[in-house]
Amino acid sequence: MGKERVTVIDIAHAAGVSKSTVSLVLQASPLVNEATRAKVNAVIRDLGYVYNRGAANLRQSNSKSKIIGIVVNDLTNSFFAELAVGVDMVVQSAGYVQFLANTAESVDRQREVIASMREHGISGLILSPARGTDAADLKPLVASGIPVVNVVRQVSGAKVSSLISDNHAGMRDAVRHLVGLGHHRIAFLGGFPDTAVFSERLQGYRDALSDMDLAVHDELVVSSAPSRAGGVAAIERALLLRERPTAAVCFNDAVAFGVCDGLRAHRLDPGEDFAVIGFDDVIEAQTAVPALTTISVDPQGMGRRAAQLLLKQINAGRADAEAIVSSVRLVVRQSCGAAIDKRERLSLL
Amino acid sequence: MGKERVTVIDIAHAAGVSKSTVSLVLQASPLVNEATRAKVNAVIRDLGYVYNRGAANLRQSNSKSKIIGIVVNDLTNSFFAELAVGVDMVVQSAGYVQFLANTAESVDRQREVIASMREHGISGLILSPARGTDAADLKPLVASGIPVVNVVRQVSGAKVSSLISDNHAGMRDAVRHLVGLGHHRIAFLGGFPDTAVFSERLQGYRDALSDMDLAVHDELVVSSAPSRAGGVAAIERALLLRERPTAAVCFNDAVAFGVCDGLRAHRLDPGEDFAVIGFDDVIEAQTAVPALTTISVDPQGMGRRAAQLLLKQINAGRADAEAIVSSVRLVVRQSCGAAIDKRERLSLL
DNA sequence: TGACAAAATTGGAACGTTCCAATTATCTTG
DNA sequence: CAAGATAATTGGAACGTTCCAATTTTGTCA
Repeated sequence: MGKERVTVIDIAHAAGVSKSTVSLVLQASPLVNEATRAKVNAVIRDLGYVYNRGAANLRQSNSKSKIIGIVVNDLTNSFFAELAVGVDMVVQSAGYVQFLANTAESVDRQREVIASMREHGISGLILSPARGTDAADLKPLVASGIPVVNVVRQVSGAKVSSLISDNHAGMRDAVRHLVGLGHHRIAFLGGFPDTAVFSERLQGYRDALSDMDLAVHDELVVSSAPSRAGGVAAIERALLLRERPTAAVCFNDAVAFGVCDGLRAHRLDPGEDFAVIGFDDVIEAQTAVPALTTISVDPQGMGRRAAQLLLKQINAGRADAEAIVSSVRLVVRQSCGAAIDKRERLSLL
Repeated sequence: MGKERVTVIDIAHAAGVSKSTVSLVLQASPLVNEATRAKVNAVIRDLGYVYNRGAANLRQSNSKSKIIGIVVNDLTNSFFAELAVGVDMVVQSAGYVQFLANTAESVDRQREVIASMREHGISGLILSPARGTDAADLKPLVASGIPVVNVVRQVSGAKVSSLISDNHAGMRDAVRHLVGLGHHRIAFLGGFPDTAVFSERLQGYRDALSDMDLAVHDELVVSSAPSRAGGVAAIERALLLRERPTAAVCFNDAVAFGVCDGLRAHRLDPGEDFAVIGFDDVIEAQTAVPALTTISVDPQGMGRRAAQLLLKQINAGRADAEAIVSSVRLVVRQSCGAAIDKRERLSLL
């Protein structure tokens, strides 16, 4: 049944008007008479017509395709799933539909999916770039006038907008809180040093220490993979230092969980014997034991904002690069422990 | 710069051949001479040509759009994020790209996004239907010959393929395990009774009890929203019974977590004083305290299988409804406790 | 080399829409 | 009611590709 599809011409025929009029009705033009509009709409419903955006798009400007692309580096990370939901909310209600692709940190895969999306005529792209993404990878996109908004990570040298969380301020607040609790040997654990996010967070750590008139010891900065296993490795190394840290800020929550694991392996109780602060506030942070003190970044809100920024650029027809930093806030839970002087009083006196 | 785009005609011109030949090269036809192919490909690279699938699609059959749709009811649930990743893996490597949309359980939203996807010419759809989805909602899809694969949930009466997990067997195994530990008053907690998933799991619960020659008490079946809050409410009601249960199988992991919360509110220790088993094996299940005993369903694998099934139907050009049930397995952790007779021995003797 | 087959290439129509310029219908108003 | 203004409608070209049938080129062999 219904093998060959219904076109605007079929509608025109059935409604006794021209295809041009039907087209006008389709785009809700004020030029068409109310009665005609009603009749045409009725026929459209009756015949089960479905609009062919491909055909429309062929005639119109590329930027009216009503498709945006979103590519993330790790959708299994709930941070990005939330981000995607935020994006989806605003693009859906703007009548857009989103291509979503996962790169799993592979730049090759990323190149492929971006190429594929271009072929399909996306009118904009939201990208959380895979590690190692080069500015040249984005060059053709911006050259052809497709707005791009980078989220979470930046790619240096690319003339595109970006929306990243305030890594510097977040880490600074975390360190300040620990100092306020009485810690002065605070480690910075985890993360790959060759990323912009790492540099920003590290700088926040350093600045906070300086502000509080504490020395910055490079030995206390231990990089590792930004994963649970990486966290275990990092705390192992930190505990080998002749003068041990009493607290740590971690590159992200996954590292923080690993650090807790590593501490327990050394018969140390995270939150009691050692203070730990993470970054991201993933869902598990609040249910873990001890509940993780961390920096919350509201991924869904970031997704919404990224989408709004992108739509703004699409509608403006031109995309002047704009860099937005999204504010973050410290969420205090159990893993950072109570003030250290209480414990010192107990154990030393 | 580069405002107007490069078309197949520009390529033809530059390479000194006709547009037909370029088209042949584009689709890797064996009809074209090697030397010509090489020359054309070189020009394509030089001019930075990007294939316009919209235009191609206009001429070709609808089912060659290389776009599939995937719509889920809750992407913030990591189960669905994993599922989407599984789908993405196989469609990506088949040269497809996926529209992903989140309905947040709204059938209106679902209707909108499916309509939108149709307009864009998807060649197939993977759908985890929102609650209350009617077979009529899918009718136009299948009428126009677009293959649909339902995942996780079925919609009765719809002539589409489905891939669901073995709810009956999963719940049966859970109950058997609890009976094996010595429980005989086992509650079934959470879930909306008007869903197929609920019926299947409940039936598994009932059949297991019958098989083990235990009575089925309807009072022990307490439905609720399939959420953490719902779980709290359900266990509250169950604890009011004159003859309390000593264990519970839960509709899903979220409910199970709520049940644990509720137990603690009553000074009962989940895993010690009361056995709890969930369903789904979400990521948090292994890190929670106590770690949740649950039924594992491998969402990523389901995503892969669903995508394979869909691609098969797209390529076959016809979609005879196929119902696949994906096997599940019990993962024993702490929340179901040790065998009850040990505890009884301690407390009673 | 002539005749035929096979290989390679080609122009034009078609896909379903939008847009423009042009036409026709309807309304105002003196 | 004529005539100008405005409202409503319309045919045809265009978008970038694929497909078909036809044509040209190249190869084979007696």
